[in-house]
Amino acid sequence: MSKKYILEMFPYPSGNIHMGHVRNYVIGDICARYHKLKGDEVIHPMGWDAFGLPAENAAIQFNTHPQDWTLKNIQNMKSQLKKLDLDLDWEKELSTCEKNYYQCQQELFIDFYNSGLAYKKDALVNWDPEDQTVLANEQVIDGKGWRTGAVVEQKILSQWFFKITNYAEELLHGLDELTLWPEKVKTMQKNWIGKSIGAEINFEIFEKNDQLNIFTTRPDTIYGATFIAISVNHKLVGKYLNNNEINNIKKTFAQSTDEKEKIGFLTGIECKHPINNKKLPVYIANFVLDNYGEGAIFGCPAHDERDYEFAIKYNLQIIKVIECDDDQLPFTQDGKLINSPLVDGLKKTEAIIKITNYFEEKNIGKRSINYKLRDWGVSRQRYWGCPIPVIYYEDGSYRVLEKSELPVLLPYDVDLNGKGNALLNHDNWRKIICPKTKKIAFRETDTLDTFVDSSWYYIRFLDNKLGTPFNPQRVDEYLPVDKYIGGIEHAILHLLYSRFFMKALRDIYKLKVNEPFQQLFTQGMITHKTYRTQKNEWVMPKDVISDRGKLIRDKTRETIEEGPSEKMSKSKKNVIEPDEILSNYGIDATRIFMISDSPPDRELEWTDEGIQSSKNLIRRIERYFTINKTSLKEDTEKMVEKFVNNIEKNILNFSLNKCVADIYTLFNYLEKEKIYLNNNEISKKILICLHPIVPKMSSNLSKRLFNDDIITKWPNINNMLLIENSINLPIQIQGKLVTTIETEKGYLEKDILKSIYKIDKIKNKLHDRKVVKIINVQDKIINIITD
RNA sequence: GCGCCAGUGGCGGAAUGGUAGACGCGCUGGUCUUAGGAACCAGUGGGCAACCGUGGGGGUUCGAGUCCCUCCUGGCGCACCA
Repeated sequence: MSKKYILEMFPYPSGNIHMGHVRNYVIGDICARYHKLKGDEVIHPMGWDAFGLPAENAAIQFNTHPQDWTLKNIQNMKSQLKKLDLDLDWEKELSTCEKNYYQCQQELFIDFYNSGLAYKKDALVNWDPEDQTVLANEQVIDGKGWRTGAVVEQKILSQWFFKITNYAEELLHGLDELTLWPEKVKTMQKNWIGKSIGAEINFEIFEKNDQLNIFTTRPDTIYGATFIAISVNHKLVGKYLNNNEINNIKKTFAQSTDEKEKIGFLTGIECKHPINNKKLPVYIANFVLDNYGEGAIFGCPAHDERDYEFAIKYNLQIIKVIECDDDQLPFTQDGKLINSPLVDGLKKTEAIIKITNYFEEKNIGKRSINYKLRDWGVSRQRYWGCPIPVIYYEDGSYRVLEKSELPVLLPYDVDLNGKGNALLNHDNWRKIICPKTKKIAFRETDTLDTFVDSSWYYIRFLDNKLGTPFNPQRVDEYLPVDKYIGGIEHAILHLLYSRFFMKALRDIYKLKVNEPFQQLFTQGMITHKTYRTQKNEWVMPKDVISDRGKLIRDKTRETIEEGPSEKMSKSKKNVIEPDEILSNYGIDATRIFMISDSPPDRELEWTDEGIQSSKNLIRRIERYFTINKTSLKEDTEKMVEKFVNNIEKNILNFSLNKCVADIYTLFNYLEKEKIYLNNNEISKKILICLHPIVPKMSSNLSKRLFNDDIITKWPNINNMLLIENSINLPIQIQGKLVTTIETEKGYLEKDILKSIYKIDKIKNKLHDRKVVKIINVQDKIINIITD
């Protein structure tokens, strides 16, 4: 018996499940049920990603408590999930807001700290003014908060970080092992990690006992350097400019309306070119990123578009060091180096090696690898999260608690109406006497990013009631998750964090597992047409009716305009409520529709016709099995065997839309040929194969027909029955199809040619042409080549 | 700009380099009516035909929707990453 850990991304308990959840969980359920019937030891748990801001917002809005709100939602969503007939291991259920769970997470935090993977530093952080909290780099999209869409501000705060950068290289290389992950997700992670190979160069500063480090991927173009540019947040800026000047520069940068406009300010300092000692002016420039590399660049205008634009604007020298025409500047392609005494005549790769070696010899630079990936900032200034197990003393020093001092419980009695973090305002909770030193101390009031919660829940499922986070032996036995199914929106955040966690825990606990998820399947979203009134009000699909060929709003009879199909969203009101669908069409039809119209990894458009025809199919199968007689044909067994084989293959490939086609094909055949199976053994096979997809109908029918639970074991396939003896052989002339002939497999080429040449169509085509060659792909095709 | 993915009937989609369009939706005609959110039968890529058809153009091959090159279009991701 082999284990199969099948997992769907656990939901945030927002109150109600939506169609996206239904699709996600139906896909996983089909898979899990299939493997169970195959006799595998299936783990298929479900839980709740229960911490997070919406609970706090709801608490304020509805005058409730985040915990009460969350627990109530969980209860409701659980009952909704139960209606979907999902075969879940409910005894493994967990919720990240349970004391049990977050206490373990506090233990992990302590482990991380003791291993040097958690640390605190002052950092320029992304501040989401709406949520009043810090966001990780990954959580800022286009300068806006991933959840709120508010423009993110920069603030300096003392924050906890996880050292994900320790694993940058392994996170990158590990992607190669993940052969069952979508390429797309791997590419996104690769780009996010952003590895660049180059060199670090130290520039001396004239007349100051100071130096400036620069990371570059193009040390070969060093002779073309004509200026230096640094970020306004670079540490040298504070040294040589006063606050007033710095603020003015920042202001000017912020006021620029064109994001790509290059703006620079001279600092007054100059760097020494590391080879020819020329003076290079140092600018503060808005296009230099402070969180990448060293926050400084050398400008080589002839061979970099940005530097070129900057040099033109500030009238800086442009020195060509790669052979090209002047009108090709900036020339960024590979070429032969010129005006570079050390590397003249070389190509880029060789020049890079030679220059870097030179720097290393002279001790003015070295080979360097740079990653875009930053350490993961995990502090959140919010109440409804896992408290960070740290206390601070009055002198500003802090102590990470010991495991024996856990848990740090979230207080229930909080005032959420105040500004900022409710924990910070809760003096009774915050102020303590340190049990070790007996000194006055204050608890850390930041809580952990909820992405921490979801970085290890798949491990916790294995032993959800254990006093420690997990049992290492069981982790090695049951991880990785064999099939992980969820939305692609987690391609970077959740999936990268989880991979980091798995590797960190592996190193701390000496586990064998390297990657948390062996196969990743990203299901597509569900879309629906959008409807709006002429006043631009969105209208829900169920409120739109057709009236003499026109769409109108049911209640007000306003004219409705139909818009394109878009992802179901509350804001556009193009949502279909699972509860209503389930009560109108039933669970089996809903499950069928979730997989029928498109492959599971593509988007699925919700249509009334689609759900209706799914329902019709269910009724058709039920009707078929009411026919109380038995009549078989010679090839019936064969057809059913093919059906079993196809369903199995298609479930394993996640080609679930083809499973639906297989079902139609089978019943089209049975009905057309007037074959009735009644309670024949063949019916058993069919019902078992239908079971993963439509479990309710399959169970009901099997009870009715067999008075017994026959859904126990997936049928063994008799390969002999899959072999086709007679085939329809295509005959081509010059590679073009002319006709097909019925024949037995294993025909002799010369025999079959005799009968082919007798066919009129062939005779006519060939008439006086000479046959020069016969391509016979045995049992597949015959191609006649003429001159 | 860079990267990835995808372009197949009216629509959703099938096709280990070997009969393009499985299966479904829709549509057309018909049947049955205990008028249904039915069901059943026949048909449904284009063209009267020979033939032509998988975004355009090249190529490889006996044979290309599938492989290679190139261009176009659309989607997604990243984006001043030095």
